[in-house]
Amino acid sequence: MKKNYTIKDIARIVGVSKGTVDRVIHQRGRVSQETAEKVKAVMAQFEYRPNPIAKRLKKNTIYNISILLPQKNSDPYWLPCFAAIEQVEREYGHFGIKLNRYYFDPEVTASFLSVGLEAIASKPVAFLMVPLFFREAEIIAEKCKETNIKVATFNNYVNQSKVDFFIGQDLYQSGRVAASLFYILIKEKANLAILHIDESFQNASHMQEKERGFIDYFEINKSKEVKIHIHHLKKEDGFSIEETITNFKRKNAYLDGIFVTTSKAYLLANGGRVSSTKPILVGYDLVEKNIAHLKEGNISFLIHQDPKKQVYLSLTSLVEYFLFDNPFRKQLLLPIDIINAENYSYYLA
Amino acid sequence: MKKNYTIKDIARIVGVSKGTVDRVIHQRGRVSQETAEKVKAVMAQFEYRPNPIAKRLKKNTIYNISILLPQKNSDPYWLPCFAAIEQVEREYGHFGIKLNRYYFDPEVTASFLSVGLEAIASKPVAFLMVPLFFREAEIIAEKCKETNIKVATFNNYVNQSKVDFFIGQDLYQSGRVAASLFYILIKEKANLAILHIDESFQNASHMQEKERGFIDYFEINKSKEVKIHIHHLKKEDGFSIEETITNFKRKNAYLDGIFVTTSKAYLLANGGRVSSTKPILVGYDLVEKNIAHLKEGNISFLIHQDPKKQVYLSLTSLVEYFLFDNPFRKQLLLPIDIINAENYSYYLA
DNA sequence: AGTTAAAATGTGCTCGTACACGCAAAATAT
DNA sequence: ATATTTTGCGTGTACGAGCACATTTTAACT
Repeated sequence: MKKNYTIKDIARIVGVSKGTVDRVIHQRGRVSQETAEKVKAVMAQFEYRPNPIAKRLKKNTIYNISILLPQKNSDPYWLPCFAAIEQVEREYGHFGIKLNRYYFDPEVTASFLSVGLEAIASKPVAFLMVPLFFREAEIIAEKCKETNIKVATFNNYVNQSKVDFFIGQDLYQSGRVAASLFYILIKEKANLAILHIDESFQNASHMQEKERGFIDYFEINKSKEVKIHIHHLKKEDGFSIEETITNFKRKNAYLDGIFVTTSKAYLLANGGRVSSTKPILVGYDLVEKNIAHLKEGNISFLIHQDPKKQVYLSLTSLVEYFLFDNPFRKQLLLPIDIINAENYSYYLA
Repeated sequence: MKKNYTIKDIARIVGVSKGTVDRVIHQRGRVSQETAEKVKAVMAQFEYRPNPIAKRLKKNTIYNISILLPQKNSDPYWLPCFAAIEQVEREYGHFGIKLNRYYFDPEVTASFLSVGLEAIASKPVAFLMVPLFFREAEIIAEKCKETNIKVATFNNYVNQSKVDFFIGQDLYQSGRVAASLFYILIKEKANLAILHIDESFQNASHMQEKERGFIDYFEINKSKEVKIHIHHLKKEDGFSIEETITNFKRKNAYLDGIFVTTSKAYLLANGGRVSSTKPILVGYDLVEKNIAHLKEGNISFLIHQDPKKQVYLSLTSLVEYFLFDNPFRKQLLLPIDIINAENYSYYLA
């Protein structure tokens, strides 16, 4: 039954005015050493914590946070991010949190840089981005450091020293999770492929980490005989991505399983069950087309990277820091959710 | 760039005093029909939303919430709940949220009822419980209804009409998830057991739902030949639970896999790898002993019921309702998290 | 000693809302 | 007609913190 002590309480107990207590709290000087000590002692004794409600009401400032995201008509993987932004706006709008959205074209590196610079030109208190282009992201991050803007990143890893906050998955470990699933899905002997598909190979390191984890798992668990083949696939000139995939499937018909390291597993599931020898598929992300194939049984498992949660948590971490001085951890690694046809629905929206 | 309009703004625009606007908002009467209409119109036009911060500061009321939980030295499954309570206290303490803990002995039905009644005797605004004993839980819930106390439940399902809020998992579906995992773990033919272990069988329906889901899955997916055996295990007089388990294992050595519907899977994993024919184990809950066996490979998968999240979300739903009038959904079904040796660590605390 | 600057402390308003109170005009009663 | 109640509205204070400004106390000079 402990009361929340106020500045007035502390002042009364020490025998000074609240102005003096306030000066001690904010270290604004003009207080004798002696009384400062007394005030501090009493504050400590009664565990004084300033009332964040009153604080907020008084300092009626607006906190602008800029967010740099891929434009809406690009990869549907990013769609849940927008819902997260709206949720934070709803929850914290009355606390003076203003979120400003900026969109870049993921196909055009230069747009990432230019829109990113535009986003921080208005001098927000914080800047959140998905650093698809790590070189450009670092340039923006450095500009933020100069102007004292907190930098948060999600989904893609960049050099920790450049940013204040990162949230995402441990990609190496997610590769291992995928491998552990294949391990129970395959027979005693199997040919497996790691398949990196992306229209543009921005995030090479992103895929490499997953690859490393996947290979390591089978290095350690040797009781099944597995051969791992690594393939990079990209839209070829004169062919659609679908044609490229069909071509790949024909050339590699001997594969028992394919680990698709991007959200494009549905491309391999398309065309469906050619025969009972169709390869086992494990991929990433709960995008609509993947879900459809998961339900059909064409994809065995998906790993959920939860972009919505990533955006929600990065924004709330920043917000709580500015509003309530809650320190945030420099790095947050989200769970590696294993999704199949029986549990996917609980992870949507 | 829309401003947040205040009562004062509205008053100025209408040409009345803030007192009048306030009376309209709270429907306290003493306002002429005519001006009331005008005020309402202007509020609607400028989308007036009362500032929850100021509101909270003024109405300095304390919201007492009572929580009924199993006492700490019982099943370790409940341990994460306490952390959730502390977190909510930290986050909402300054908003006047006070959480009062009450503990019952899960071995003694009567203690549930008596401590529960004690918990609501102090007339809290809300009451959260884990309704292990559904009959007694309904009695308490009815008492709450009479005295206008909001009733929230988690983990165990009770009649929806009796309570205001429920959070937990869809148990039928979680049985199906377990079955879908066995499906890929077993060979073409297999003998599987559903094993209900509990020192006391309070939550019979809890287990039945899981059983039903498990069986249904194999009814639908018939491409593997599975025989399902159902067993109830309970501490027998004169024997320790461990001895009972050993006895069960010896008598049922032919089993290829065992689905343990409670958090006691570790009991079957104990004694470890008797031979290469040891049964495949899938169980529930990330309690310490289960995790240890998961790492060792004695348990293949665990389904995470996330008691911490259950408590956290039920409390925050109530809190946001009282503080900010946020309506809560009557029922919230949490994801059925699939956990193995490679991803468990991200789900712990 | 008196004057003045500097240091230490107190006072009072503000943020937006809730609510008690006050006071005039209108409606009713005597 | 005057007294009294009712209706409709305005005023003012409080919640706790922050900050500008006022006031007192102490120190430092002539």
